[in-house]
Amino acid sequence: MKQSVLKKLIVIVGPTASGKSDLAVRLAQKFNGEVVSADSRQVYRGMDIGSGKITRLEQRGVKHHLLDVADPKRSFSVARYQKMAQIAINQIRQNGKIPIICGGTGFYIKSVAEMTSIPTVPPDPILRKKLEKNNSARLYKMLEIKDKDSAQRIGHYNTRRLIRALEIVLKTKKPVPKTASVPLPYPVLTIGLSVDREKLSRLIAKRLNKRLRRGMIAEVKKLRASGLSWKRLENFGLEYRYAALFLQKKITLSEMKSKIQIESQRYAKRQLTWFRKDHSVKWIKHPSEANKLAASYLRAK
RNA sequence: GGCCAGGUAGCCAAGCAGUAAGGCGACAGUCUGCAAAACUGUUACGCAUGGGUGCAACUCCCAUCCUGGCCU
Repeated sequence: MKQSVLKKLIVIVGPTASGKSDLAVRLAQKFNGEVVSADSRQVYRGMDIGSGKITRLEQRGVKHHLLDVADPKRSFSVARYQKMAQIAINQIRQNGKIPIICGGTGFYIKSVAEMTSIPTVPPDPILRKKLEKNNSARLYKMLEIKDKDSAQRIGHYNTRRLIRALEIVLKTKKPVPKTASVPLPYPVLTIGLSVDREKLSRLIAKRLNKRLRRGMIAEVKKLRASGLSWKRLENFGLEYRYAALFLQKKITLSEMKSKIQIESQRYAKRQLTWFRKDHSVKWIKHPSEANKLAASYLRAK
């Protein structure tokens, strides 16, 4: 009981290209921490340049968890992320260090910083295949009969979510559980890096050129050669989606670049929508402001 | 200078007499095992400008301006 009060957790959020990784390393160095990545693409082995995975050199000796922990051929999910992250956090604490979660995947962060309770129904590919044969109107009706609240929450057209809800309802014979998440029993410091959109789009453009120089296209080619389908690559989105389309000659190089640029900006916007909802986030304009936030948070009982 | 085509939202674009499709982008948002994914909402009291004909014009007529093409 006493111990849980003293538990600390720092979370760093922000839109893509805002400089989160670098800030995480700096805080980790200064406050004896280790980084837990929260990025749904950087978990995959072989997806380095396109996902902006931090390099060994950039890690500057700070230990990073949850990078390269999954095979891109197989599906990964929040549920697995949640488990692995919790294990990593405990490990870090046992070593007497401060865990610093850093990443752009809001859903993943929420799963550990708010202990989202994920229904224990594992995905059933066969059931999903069957359900996919129905159009969204039909799926909606099917769900509405068994769980009206969920149907209304999800809406008429989001087939992916309708299918997951149906999966839960059909397996448990009950509606999707009501309570979604509970806050952790100790305070968490969440720092948000804010960058204005003009600057962000310049950073994204610059970063894309750098990635191309570093061999982003070759990386995607290699992933394809290792057995990933085009469809799978396209589903990863952004650099992987448009590089895959380019390699298939469905779009030109310049179309690829402008698509990645625009889609990244939209992605950043969606991330901000997600993070804005969390009113506990302490937004900062410059990374240097993080030091005193962290210092006073770590000092508090 | 002459002839032809065209000027509709930030961009592309349909409508061509009955009261402004669609796409892109932008903005706002949703989120309980694919989350860089999937999904939702909003975005032209006005159709280059000025006249005219009509019950009614972005739609027809005239003039002007602008853009593109062809000719001299």
